[in-house]
Amino acid sequence: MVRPPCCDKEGVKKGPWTPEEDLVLVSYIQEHGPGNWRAVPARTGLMRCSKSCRLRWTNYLRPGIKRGNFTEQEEKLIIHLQALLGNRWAAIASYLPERTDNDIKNYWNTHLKRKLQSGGGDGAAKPPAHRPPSSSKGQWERRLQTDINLARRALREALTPLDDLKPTQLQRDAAVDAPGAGVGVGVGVGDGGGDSPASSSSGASQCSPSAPTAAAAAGPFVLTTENISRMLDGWAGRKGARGGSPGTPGGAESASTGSSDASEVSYGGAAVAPAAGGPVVFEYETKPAVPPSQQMPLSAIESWLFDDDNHFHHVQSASLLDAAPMDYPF
DNA sequence: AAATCGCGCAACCGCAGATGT
DNA sequence: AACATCTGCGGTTGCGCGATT
Repeated sequence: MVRPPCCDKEGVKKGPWTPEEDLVLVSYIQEHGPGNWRAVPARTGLMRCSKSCRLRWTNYLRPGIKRGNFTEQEEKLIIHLQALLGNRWAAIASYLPERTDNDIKNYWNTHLKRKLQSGGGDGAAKPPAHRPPSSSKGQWERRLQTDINLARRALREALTPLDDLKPTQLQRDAAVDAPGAGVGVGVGVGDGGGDSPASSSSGASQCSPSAPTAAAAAGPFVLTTENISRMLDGWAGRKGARGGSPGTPGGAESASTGSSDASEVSYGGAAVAPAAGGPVVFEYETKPAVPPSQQMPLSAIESWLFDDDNHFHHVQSASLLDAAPMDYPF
């Protein structure tokens, strides 16, 4: 029953990733696509465990990630969603396409939790709709669907302290998420790597696993993780894969948040980014699994959530909660 | 100017679900 | 159907940096 650690101690590097490692990882994924993480360390020569590689990619290197500077809207959304979903960061992250669950989790723990505890009363810090201890994490969507009544009851309780919460919408969110929208969180790694389109040369080959280290060491530019991230941003952007998140404006500025030092770096657009005919399209990378049809509700949800003064106070939470359980238009 | 403290973030750990054999 | 492996998720920790004393 005891599962061996994903990576044995010996020979496995831990701690912060270096830009060189980042580039190696990026290069590999660029060629083969994400997935099959088990093979990544072996095939790249990285002295990292597969888990670490995956984490690094999903939380940091993946294109389309916005870092830092949470907007007020995002903040609100997180608070609301946390109140409904509890600490299901991945689920919450599915509503913030450019944010990672780790990022949201950190932001919650460092900013919002404290904020709510001190200022807004501690009610919100104790989410009402936490799943019961026995619940199975990966199936929260289904649970939300089947146990919607339970959630409604919990919400009713929660509404007392959280008077600015929009219950019905959140309920709908949950319902929307349930059918599977939220599953998209987990970077569609459905073994997407296997079918890598034999990415011939282009940019990717320039930074093949063997190259980057030397390049980074000798090149005139400074290699930073931000560069890599930004580079990927542009890359994915060119692919038209991002489509911008509906409710969260300004995706492009993402990696550039405050990191002016990185601007000196010029990848020349050629260093890595496969401007034309790039090898792997990361359409499924940027919080992908939410198809456009299902993203529609998102903007609606967000506008609904953020439009506090206009709508919410017109509705009595109790009556809303008493509405028919599953009559959601989604 | 130096030391201490607190905060924020990146990364790790372990569990559990999903998938493949 | 059972087992093994892989992947995803949430909680926690450790380090670096800035603020304060």
